[in-house]
Amino acid sequence: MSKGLETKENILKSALELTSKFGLESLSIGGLAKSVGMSKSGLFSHFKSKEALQVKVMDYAAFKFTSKVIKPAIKEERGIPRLEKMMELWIEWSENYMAGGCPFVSSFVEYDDRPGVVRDHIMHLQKTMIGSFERAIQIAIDEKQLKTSESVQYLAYKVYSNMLGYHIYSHLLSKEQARKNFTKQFREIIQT
Amino acid sequence: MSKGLETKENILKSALELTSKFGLESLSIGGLAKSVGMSKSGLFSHFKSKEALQVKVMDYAAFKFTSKVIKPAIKEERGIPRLEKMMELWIEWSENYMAGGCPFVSSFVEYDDRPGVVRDHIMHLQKTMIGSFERAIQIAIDEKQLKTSESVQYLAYKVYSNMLGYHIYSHLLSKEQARKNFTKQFREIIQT
DNA sequence: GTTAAAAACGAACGTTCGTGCTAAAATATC
DNA sequence: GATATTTTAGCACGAACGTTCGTTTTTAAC
Repeated sequence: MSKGLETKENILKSALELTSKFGLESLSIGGLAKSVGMSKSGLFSHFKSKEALQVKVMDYAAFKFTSKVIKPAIKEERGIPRLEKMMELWIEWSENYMAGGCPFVSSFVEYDDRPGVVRDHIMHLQKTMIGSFERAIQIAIDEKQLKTSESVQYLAYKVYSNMLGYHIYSHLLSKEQARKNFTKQFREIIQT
Repeated sequence: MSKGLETKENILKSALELTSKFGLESLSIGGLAKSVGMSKSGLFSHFKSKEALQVKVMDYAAFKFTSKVIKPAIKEERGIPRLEKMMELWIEWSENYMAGGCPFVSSFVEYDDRPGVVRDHIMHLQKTMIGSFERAIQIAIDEKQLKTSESVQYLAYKVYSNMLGYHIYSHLLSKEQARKNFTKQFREIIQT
């Protein structure tokens, strides 16, 4: 790998950490440069604008999410086991790996009312993410492991809002309490 | 009412709108001053710092939430009817009144990793809000309208994560679809 | 080892940020 | 209507913002 790509990866790694903690908008070129130990202009030249940087950061987040949550889960047996693994890994991702909470949630909330390239990209990634859940749920239905008459999109909504609840509660109360609630509701969703 | 309080109210009204759309952090003194039609320093002198302004804005949001959602709901019959009214008004509040989404959700996500007065205040308000739901749910249990063995805190978690799901989905898909999902899940929560 | 390309730097740009002042204008009190 | 108080404006500050520039250093290719 060339030097350029290497530092670019380094930058994005730091940028994602900062984004997780403080949000995509407060990500400043100067601050980011300081945190990776290089000059503002040197960093800037890798991306040609702040918008481009933000888009790249979200892409990096999506890449990490796929490799840490989606891909490993697919190794699991089709249906409920895979779905369960996905939930487990998602919690792990947002609990251990993303110190400041899921960057998709925070960036979405931040940008849902700011038209532009960044918002469009975030929305697209979010939809892709929900699509992954829907696909896993559909498989569980096909495999007759989910004896429900509900639509896939509604089940995905329940799964996803449960995640959101966990996300907020884990910062509001204790992580343990949030996790208990999350697991309990997930059980209910797949058992009805 | 004195002139001072009047303009202060005016400022907070504008500030809450901006916060709902763009988040509590992007609320700038200069921008806010322009939007209410007064000078930066003139506005600034009403609050002694930006932090104080942010706190006041959230207080104003809480005040509005109480008067638009909580108080009217209490006029409804105790138990499920009151809880239902609360949900209905909450949706209305975040759909019609708060153009850019619920300011509690966005500000919480924005500040959950930034220690300081603002975060503490947001957390406190958020807990108060959940407390209101829990109280309404407790009443429904006391009135034997909820034949569930679940704890109040867990039921509130379900109600609240359902709201979060609605919040995200209404910006991601259509408001109608989001609302359908929300209503359906709420029915399930109060019927099991 | 020389050379061409890529990467990083330092300085400066025009803006905007939050925050102090002081003075003028508007309001309230008597 | 005069006086005291509150409210607003104007101006300036240092810092940080994203961005551009020309230059120097580092890397890659031959």
